[in-house]
This record gives sequence, C-alpha cells and structure tokens, in this order.
Amino acid sequence: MSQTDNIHALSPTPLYTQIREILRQRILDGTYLPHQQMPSESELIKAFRVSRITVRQALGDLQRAGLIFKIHGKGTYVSKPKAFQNIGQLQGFGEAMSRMGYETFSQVVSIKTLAAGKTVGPKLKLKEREPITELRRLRYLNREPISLDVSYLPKTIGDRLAKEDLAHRDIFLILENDYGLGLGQAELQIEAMLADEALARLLKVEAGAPLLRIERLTFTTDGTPLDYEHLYYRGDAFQYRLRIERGQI
Amino acid sequence: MSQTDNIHALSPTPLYTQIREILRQRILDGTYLPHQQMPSESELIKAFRVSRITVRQALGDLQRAGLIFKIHGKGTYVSKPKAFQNIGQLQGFGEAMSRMGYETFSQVVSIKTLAAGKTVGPKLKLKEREPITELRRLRYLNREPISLDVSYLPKTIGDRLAKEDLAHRDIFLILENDYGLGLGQAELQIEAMLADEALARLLKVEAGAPLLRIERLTFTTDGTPLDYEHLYYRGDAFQYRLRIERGQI
DNA sequence: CTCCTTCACTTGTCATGACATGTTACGTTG
DNA sequence: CAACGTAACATGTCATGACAAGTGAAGGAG
Repeated sequence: MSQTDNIHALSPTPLYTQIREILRQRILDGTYLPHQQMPSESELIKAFRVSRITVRQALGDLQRAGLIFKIHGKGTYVSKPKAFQNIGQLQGFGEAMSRMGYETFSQVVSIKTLAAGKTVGPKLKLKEREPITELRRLRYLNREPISLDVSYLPKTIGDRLAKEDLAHRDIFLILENDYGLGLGQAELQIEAMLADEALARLLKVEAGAPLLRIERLTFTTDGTPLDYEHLYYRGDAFQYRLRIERGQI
Repeated sequence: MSQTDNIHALSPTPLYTQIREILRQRILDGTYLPHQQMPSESELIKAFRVSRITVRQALGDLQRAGLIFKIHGKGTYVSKPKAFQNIGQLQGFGEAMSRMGYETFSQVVSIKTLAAGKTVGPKLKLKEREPITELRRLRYLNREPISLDVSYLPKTIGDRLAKEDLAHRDIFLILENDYGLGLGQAELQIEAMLADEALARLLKVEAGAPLLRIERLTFTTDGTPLDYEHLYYRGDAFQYRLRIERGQI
C-alpha cells in the first residue's frame, strides 16, 4: 500500500468512500483473498491516517454490501462471492447481489434522450413522440462484466437518475427510497440468444456465446409502467434463480 | 413521546438498538405516518438523552431497512410501506400453452429407473441408493419440437405416471387432479447455453444454437420436493414469461 | 415587485477519547 | 501436565465537539 496513500489532498468525495473503494478494489483484485483476514481497524487508521470512525464507516459499507464480515474480538474477513439472483421477489440486480453476499458495480455506457417510439412507447404508455431516457450500463461482478442493462424510463425520471451514483446504487432503491416511487409488479420475459459482435465485445465473450436475454417491465404500486429494461446476461457466468408459487386462478 | 423515555437503566441491548426499535414501532403503529417528517436528530437527542452518534446509528439502520429515508438539508421522512405478497405463477408448460390457445403434445423419449445418485438425491431428499424415475419427453408446439424435458421423480410416483397418457396430459395436472398432490412452491434456475449435437438433433436446430436451460424443483404444499426437472428450450422459439411482485424487506 | 443575501436548521463527514466485550496466546499456578 | 488468569488485541458502543453542505424562509436591496 505504498506508504501513506495520500487521501487528504482536498477531494470531492468523502474520505470514507475513497477508503471504501480502495478496499473494495483490493478485494476484487485479489489483494485480500476470500476468508483471509483484512487489516485491523487500527492498522487501517495508521495506513490511511484517518480516524477510527472513518475506517469503520468504510468497513461497515463493505460489510453491508456483503464483501466482508466481522467477528467480534477476532477481526474482519473477506467474504466468498456467490453469483445468483433470486427474483421470486422483484429486485434489482445489485440489490439482489448485495443481499446474496456480494456487490456489483456498474459502468454507465451511455445516457441518451430519445423518442419513445413504437417499441418503448406502448410499454411505458407514452406517445411515440414523448421523450424517454435510454440508460445503458455494464454490470460487473468480480471485475468481470456480467450483463448489459438497457433501461428505458420517462425523461423526467431519467434526468434525475443521471445525477445519481449509478455506479454503486441500485436504480430500484433510488426510485423507492429517494424518489418515493413504490414498486409493485414486474413482467418478465426470458429467452436465450447468441451474442452478436457488439454484445460480445462489451461482455468480453466470443461472438456466438450463449446469452440470457430478459425483458422486464416494472410497474409502480398504482400500476403505472415505470421502467422497461432489456438485460443481456452472460450465460456462462450467471444463473437466474427464482422461487415461485402455484397460483390459484 | 412521554418526556424522557428512560433508556439508560442498565440494559442488555445497546442503546441504539432500543431507540431503533422504539422508532420502528412508532412507524409501524402510525405515530409517524408515511411521507411525514420524523423528529430531527437534535430532537431525538434531547428526547432520548443520548449522543448524536447513537441516534444516527438507529436512524441509519432504519434507513437501510427501508423504513425511512433522509434528504440532506431537509430532514428524515417515513417511507411508504411496500406491497406484501408475491406470487409468480407456477404452471406446467402444456398448461400454460393450452391456456393461450396453442396445440401441444409430448413425445415420450424414454422412461428409466435409476438410483437417485448425488445430483438428484439431495434435490428430492432421497438417499443415493433410492430408486427414481427419469422421464424424458420432447414437447411440441404446433408440431415443432420446442423443448426437451428431463424429469426426475420418486419411483413410486414415476411408476404411476408411466401408465398415464403423458402425450396429451400435463404432469402437473395429473399430480394435482388425479393423485391429490397439492403443488406449492418451485425453485427455478435459468441459464443460457449452446445446443450440443444430441440436443440439436432432438430439437431440430443446429449445434451451437442458443438454448434456455431451466432447472426446476417443485415442492408440494407441505414442502416435500416432488419433481426435479431439467428443461431445454429452443431459444429461437420460446420465451419464458412470468409476473412477479416486489417483496417486503 | 423581484432578486439576492443572510441565517437558522437540517443531515453529512470526521476527529479524539473512553470503556465494554469477545478472542487468543502466553504465561503462572496447582 | 492441566487449569487458570492475565495481557494483548480485535471489534462494539457511546460521548463530545467541530465543520461542511444542502434547504428554505425571512428580510433587505434594487
């Protein structure tokens, strides 16, 4: 860790987020291996020259994200990753992953404003001319790209989302907690397809590799369609897991 | 909130957990209503006679639990409660298709009796030596093969099923209507794969075509695992649809 | 009247210090 | 040798204090 890790140069992001991301990077790149002990709080205090409260906030975030776990009196350890998603409940990808014990981060590929058109318009119940936001994100797990998410939202919401920390926060949680938009049902369609060249390049697989393609239309609790997504998951690295019940009707 | 809320009498649980639970109770019983502002941190400090760090730890827990959300510079607010139940429909393939007006039938490829072994045994909660029935069926939609279903059932049930008209009747409906076995949950795992030669020949696609591979473990209403299946769907001809609801944290 | 500054209030970040509690290893004591 | 006690070290809890940053309303300047 070099010697001092100069963090105190005035910076736009809080200290604890910087430390958190540095530690996250070290976990993901294997500097700290699963089930190994992390440096203790006092060691991190000395290494980063910060107070204990700052170190604890960084570690707490990582713990809640599932990357590490603590044992009272012993120390802090790196978690093992698990990669599957349970959608018997409607969850965002990151939301599900963090609950399962690991966290992903997203790389925003592009944000555009488009007209709703004939495909997205009817899904979101907008007219063809009305503006929407197209958000393309690459989602990573263990430094590996695992899916490309293409989200279509009404422009009003898309503009707000553009200012958020989409790299680490789940869209669903932003919509619910920050914007007060309660999410209700979602309709899913799942199919298998082959990666074309563009997708292959993004997902770092070969063209012709198997992909899971998921179309998801999410509604608010009052039934308004809010988010229409196309998700392309790497078939070799991901399993969609869910638990459902037999319906009455 | 009475006046002092005597918390400081020595107690087994930490202060912040007590405050958290008191606040949680007030949110749940309607003392603090959804979208209303909570008392500010300084008010809670005075009310509970604790330090700010303690109040913030309680509020942070509630926020992460989704009960409240904070707005920097404004205050802390109660979240809207989220929808409860979630039910994705559990249907057999033919059951779903016939409801949509398609003509389906199944061709039994093979029925064998095997030992449960290490893969199927744990799923059906049988010992490795116990006998199971392996049923392979090709499923057709409008005379096109659309999937290969490999089902594993306890031999007692498999023997009965072998006598049924599996070409035209859905297994799930036989189990429920004829055998009185109520079906409850199912766990699914969905992934994308490429067709190998054997699968390609059966499904009349080319080797390397995209397939949807679904692992499904179906339980009876009392939780007994009943049917473990591997389903291989042609990616070009099938979409898996479902409708789910957002769950409670 | 409109625009802007100021100020009070909110949550966010960070430091320092203290004591509690759980774990482990290394002693000493029987 | 076995059992116990203690010290070192880990994380957990809590207090006090300070400043940063976002919000909104009141009040002054144009």
